[in-house]
Amino acid sequence: MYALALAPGQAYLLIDRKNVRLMPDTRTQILDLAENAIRLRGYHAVSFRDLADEMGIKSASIHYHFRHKEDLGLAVVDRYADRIATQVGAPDAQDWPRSLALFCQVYRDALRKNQLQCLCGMLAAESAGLPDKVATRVSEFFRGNIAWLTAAMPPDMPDKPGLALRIQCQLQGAMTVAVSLKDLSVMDRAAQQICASAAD
Amino acid sequence: MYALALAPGQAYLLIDRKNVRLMPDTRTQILDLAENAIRLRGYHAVSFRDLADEMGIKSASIHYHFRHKEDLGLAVVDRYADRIATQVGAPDAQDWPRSLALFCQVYRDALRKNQLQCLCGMLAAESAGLPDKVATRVSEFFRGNIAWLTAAMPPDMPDKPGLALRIQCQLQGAMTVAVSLKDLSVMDRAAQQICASAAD
DNA sequence: ATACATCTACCTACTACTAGATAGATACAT
DNA sequence: ATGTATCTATCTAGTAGTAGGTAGATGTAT
Repeated sequence: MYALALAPGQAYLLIDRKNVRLMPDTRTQILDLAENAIRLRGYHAVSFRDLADEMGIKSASIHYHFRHKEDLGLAVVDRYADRIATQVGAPDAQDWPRSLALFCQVYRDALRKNQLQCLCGMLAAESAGLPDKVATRVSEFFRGNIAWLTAAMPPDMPDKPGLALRIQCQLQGAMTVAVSLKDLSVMDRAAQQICASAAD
Repeated sequence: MYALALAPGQAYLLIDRKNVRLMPDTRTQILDLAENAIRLRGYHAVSFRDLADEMGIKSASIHYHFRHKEDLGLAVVDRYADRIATQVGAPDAQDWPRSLALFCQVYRDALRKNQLQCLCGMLAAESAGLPDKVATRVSEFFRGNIAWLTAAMPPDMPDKPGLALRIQCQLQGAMTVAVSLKDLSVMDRAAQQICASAAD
């Protein structure tokens, strides 16, 4: 079996007689599992041991990649924020309805993809009990979203920051309620209503 | 020192030579502390030991009142739901704007009173990692709120359940974002906007 | 005498985290 | 080409501390 690094921190191309498979490297695998676990159960309910067991390695090996739990938490949040930023791209003030629809879509996908709420929704709820740095990154994520929405609005719009904040809150709340009620359509309906009310 | 039970599960009248004080009984004290701790840090970050230390008793004594952590969680949620139900009273379909304002006010007070988010907001976020019964009560709380709002709307209103759900989500999201941004005015602005948009 | 509430003292399982070792790959100077 | 040193990723085996939970004794009020 041969393993070939494609890009640092990304993946190995694993080659054996039967398969040619793209396998995430260990660090990426840890981040993936940690993100899922946090989004499902919350920061405090995630343990190095559980993650390690799921991967078939020892918890000490996770500490090799992320010295402290806080480091893992920060890495998960940063990667998540980057991913969302990539997905929404640069705000386009030329076409506000389209930008808004895209924003809502990204939020909906986050929930729909694996029935898990947005990472920062979970961490925001927990924020008073998180390590300071992690809580700060989470609030920066929200501030970034609000700034993006504001920048995507046409110049003549009144009370842009107020509307941006409202949209952020609505999507966030819909996600939380959808998860609790186990009814993901709550999220879809919220997104639809937000887009519709922005069209006038 | 004399202690006189005023009402079961409520309080003792503590009398010593210096003071006549109303002291919550142990069970109530545990519920108070647990509720605060859960609203601040989340279910999993609350421990019997911490609660006991804060009260100056032993954790075994908390187990006497609440055999399992799940029992404590259920009691906290039930008491919270009852309290909110008492605060909002019966829905009054004669005066929808007033009912809505009252509902929003109760939500705002929950946040404002001790800078802590709504219990069920926190637990809803964590719901996938909670004991089933606790998660169920939380979702019942939301369903109850939505039913209350629906019942308080005038009979001729279109899409009552949709609007009720939206209001619930907006308040919930505003609370989460307010806590993360450490800016409680987010909540006030959301409440104001909801009431304003219902006035037309 | 009984019921209640609390205590002491413990258990098992799990937490984050660490020290020290090792096998295998990589880099580089001779 | 070979030997030396370094790096990477993992392991075993542990630390101290905390989790929820329990059995049984002790005090106290009626």
